[in-house]
Amino acid sequence: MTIQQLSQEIGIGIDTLRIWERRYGFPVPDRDARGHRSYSLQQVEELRVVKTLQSLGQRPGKIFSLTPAQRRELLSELSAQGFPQDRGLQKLVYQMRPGEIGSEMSRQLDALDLVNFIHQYAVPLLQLLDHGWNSGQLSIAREHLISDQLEALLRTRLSGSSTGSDPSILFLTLSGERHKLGLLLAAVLFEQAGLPAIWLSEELPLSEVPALAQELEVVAVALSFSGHYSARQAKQNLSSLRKSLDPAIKIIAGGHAVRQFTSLPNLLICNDLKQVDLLAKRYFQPSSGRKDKS
Amino acid sequence: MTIQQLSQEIGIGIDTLRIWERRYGFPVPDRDARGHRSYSLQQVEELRVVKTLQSLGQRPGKIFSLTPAQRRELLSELSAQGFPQDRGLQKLVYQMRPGEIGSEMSRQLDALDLVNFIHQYAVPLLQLLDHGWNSGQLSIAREHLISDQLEALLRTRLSGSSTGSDPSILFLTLSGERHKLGLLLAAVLFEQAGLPAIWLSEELPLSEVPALAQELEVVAVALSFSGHYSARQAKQNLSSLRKSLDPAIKIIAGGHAVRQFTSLPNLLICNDLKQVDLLAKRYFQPSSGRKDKS
DNA sequence: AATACAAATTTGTCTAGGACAAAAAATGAC
DNA sequence: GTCATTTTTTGTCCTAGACAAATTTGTATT
Repeated sequence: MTIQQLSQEIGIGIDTLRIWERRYGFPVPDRDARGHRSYSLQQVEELRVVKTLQSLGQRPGKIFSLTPAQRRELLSELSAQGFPQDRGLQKLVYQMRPGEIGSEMSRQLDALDLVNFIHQYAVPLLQLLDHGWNSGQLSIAREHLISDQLEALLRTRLSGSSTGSDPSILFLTLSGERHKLGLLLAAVLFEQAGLPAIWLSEELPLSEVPALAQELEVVAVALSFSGHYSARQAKQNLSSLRKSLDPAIKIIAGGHAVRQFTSLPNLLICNDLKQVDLLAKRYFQPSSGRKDKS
Repeated sequence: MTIQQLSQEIGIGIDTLRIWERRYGFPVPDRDARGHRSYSLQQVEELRVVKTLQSLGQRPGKIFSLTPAQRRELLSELSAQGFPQDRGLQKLVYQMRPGEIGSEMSRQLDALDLVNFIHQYAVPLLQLLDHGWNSGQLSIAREHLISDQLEALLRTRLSGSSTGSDPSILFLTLSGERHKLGLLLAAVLFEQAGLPAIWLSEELPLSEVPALAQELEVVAVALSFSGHYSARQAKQNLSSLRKSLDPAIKIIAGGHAVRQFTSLPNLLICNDLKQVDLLAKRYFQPSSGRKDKS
């Protein structure tokens, strides 16, 4: 596997991979005839552990002072902490056949109303997926399979067409951000709080956002920056956006990469989906607090 | 705008941007206090033109021998060639309000059957979007808005759950590939030709594909590599995949980046959606040629 | 002991310029 | 014209050094 393939595969920059090798002596790949790096499958696995530990808050200096075995141990320690133990969810995530997953979710959604489904079912499910991914018990493929089903289900519950009368919020992710699900949950909640959501599922270049927001006449743009995004890049992008976007349009940002972010004008940080209702009420004076059940 | 932001924004590698500057003298960015490159908005626009010309088959040597104005001229020449002139589509793409787009599509889908909708409506629409993007008449944002609606609509028409009895095909894109729509059309067509599709909308790392294909017991994996993907990377990834995937599982590849690709064992190249029916019949002996209308 | 500030360390991304294979174009032979 | 061979073009990789931003450690003050 070339350095570029590896970089895409696990989401670590090429420069970073090279300097880790120089500084910490890991990963040291084989070289092909030309002297180019060639990584083994084992190294890919070990790097995935490293990446996960890092996104859990561990620093490289510490991570690389451990042996691979110790790293895995630390990982299971860290990810053993509180996560939902719900039997039904466990079964859905780890055992259910792919074909059944979607219908099980629909069943749950029918049983609860939309807002409760999000808080009581979708959020715990996301946490469980996150935990499964962190601890390595859940393959990325299966994680995608499940989150995909949830995405498909929730997208059908978004109005899809702004009525034009109410002020709406534009939800999108920037190029490079692959995790959309948390944002989608937020979009549904905002909509249920009376603020129609315009959902853009494809990643958009930063420079396109201002014009689009203008054209759609939204009152806010909501973005999510997951743990994969480095905090540095999130910061750069948010302040670039703040500069280029109409100052009257609010920016709502969420996700692990913006946990403690120095504030910008008209920027709201939303790290907990339970805040959505409060935010909606405080900052957007909703025309009506309607909660239409599906 | 930093070199990294620019690279993500337009999809050209950092190394490539630097060597263009060295070789062709463009783009020459300003430098900040540290000596780091800082690109202007005008340069971003000009680079978008360059990128588009390149994906239209022009080579850098030629592109950079032109002035920016000449480049724009060449672009309109090249993209003036045959594209659908359908009035209704033109209106949908360029004038319709975002809220109406989705319902107009649904109306068309109800009027035609699914297969005809794809061939007579969706494909021309995609071509028009492509043309609009190439010629710069259509903003990326609006393009995404429209293709997003189409995606949402078509996803509801996929079975979503494999029955388990018929052999199914797994459709996915690899990390870094942003264009899914063409592949989605193919998935719908394969399904209508009697081969259930399993659709994964999130981009998946290459190394995860073999295990997933095994678990889902599919007879083939279908991937798409759009013009954004360099032909080189598509090639590398396809042959990596061929090595790691069960040799009995076919690979179906499509998209501009695999136009003339030297063949690999059990690899089918599909560059025209009209071939789908033929491919399905020739290689997969469908259990039934059913065409259930929605 | 807690808080605030300064110094040291860690970390990721940038810089430069060189090398080389794969792809494309140009050349020559038939 | 077509095919095979050379030449040019082009993108990605290489090394090794620099430096700011973030974080930790150390010190002084309340």
